[in-house]
Amino acid sequence: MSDQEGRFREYLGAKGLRITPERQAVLTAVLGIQGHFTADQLYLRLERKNPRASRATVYRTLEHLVGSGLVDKVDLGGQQAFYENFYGREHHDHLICLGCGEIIEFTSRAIEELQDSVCREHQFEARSHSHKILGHCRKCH
Amino acid sequence: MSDQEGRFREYLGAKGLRITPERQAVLTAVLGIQGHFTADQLYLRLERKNPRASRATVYRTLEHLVGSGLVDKVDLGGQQAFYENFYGREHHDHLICLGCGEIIEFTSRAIEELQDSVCREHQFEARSHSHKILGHCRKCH
DNA sequence: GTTGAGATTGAGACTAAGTCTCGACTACTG
DNA sequence: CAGTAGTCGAGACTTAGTCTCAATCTCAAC
Ligand SMILES: [Mn+2]
Ligand SMILES: [Mn+2]
Ligand SMILES: [Zn+2]
Ligand SMILES: [Zn+2]
Repeated sequence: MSDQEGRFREYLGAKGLRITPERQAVLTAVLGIQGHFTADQLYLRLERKNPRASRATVYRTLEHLVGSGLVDKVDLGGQQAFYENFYGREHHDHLICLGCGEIIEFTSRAIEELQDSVCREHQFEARSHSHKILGHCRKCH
Repeated sequence: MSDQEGRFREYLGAKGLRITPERQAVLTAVLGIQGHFTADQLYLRLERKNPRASRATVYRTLEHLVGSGLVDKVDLGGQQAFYENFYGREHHDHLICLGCGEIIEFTSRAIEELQDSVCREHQFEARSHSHKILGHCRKCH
């Protein structure tokens, strides 16, 4: 049992939720994906596996995975929500190429600190943030 | 004729688009709104006026207003797009209260500069960005 | 092991926001 | 003032996700 599986079970247990084959299948599928993915891409992967999971279950399970901290839901614009494996990773933001769709991750301690001070100035208690920069990547100039 | 109206007419003219009563009605309604609004709120205002404008026309005209720089489309999360009057204003980002929905605007030259340097590092040509911070405002702690 | 309360599931109906279609209409140019 | 695009509105359609509910399953307590 992977660390992730342990963490997920713990999370479910603590909330009186059950460990089901569908939830395990979703977790396994998520762990096998690299990079950013949509709920639908995840569903498509699971569709032909056994055990499978319905679209409804995929959405429901993703919420639990986000709740347990294993997955991060990220707003990359467009109409669909994106998700990414978050286990062992740390917060970052994104550059999104309008040409080829490439997603580049960035972290900036300095920006995060300035954010904090903006919040302090406004006596605002930040819970989360989303910072994305749209433009063209090196290859797409 | 206001500056805004002049600017809009100029924009339309330059693109071979027509100045119609519906488009004028939308512009007038937009100018009468303060703060951030949704397409639907705008449509509701116009519904009972004369001339009115259909939902389709409201959406279509908003695009032209954004194109002309009179209106800014801002991503505040949630499912609907928000817009705001942008004439004579400058770029800013938003703090969004999860409690009461209040929207606080902020500007940070320092953050914008750090953004630029992040882009430079990745040889990324920024076109636009969206930076929002979710949390609780002073009144909602 | 059996059992029952309560959690979970999948199919498909539903919602919400916005886009698209197309026949009727209208602004502008010459 | 006529012809040609551009524009309009009604409503069908799309997309992403949520909700409903009857059937099924999990798990802790016997
Ligand atoms: Mn990422
Ligand atoms: Mn604003
Ligand atoms: Zn690119
Ligand atoms: Zn508040």
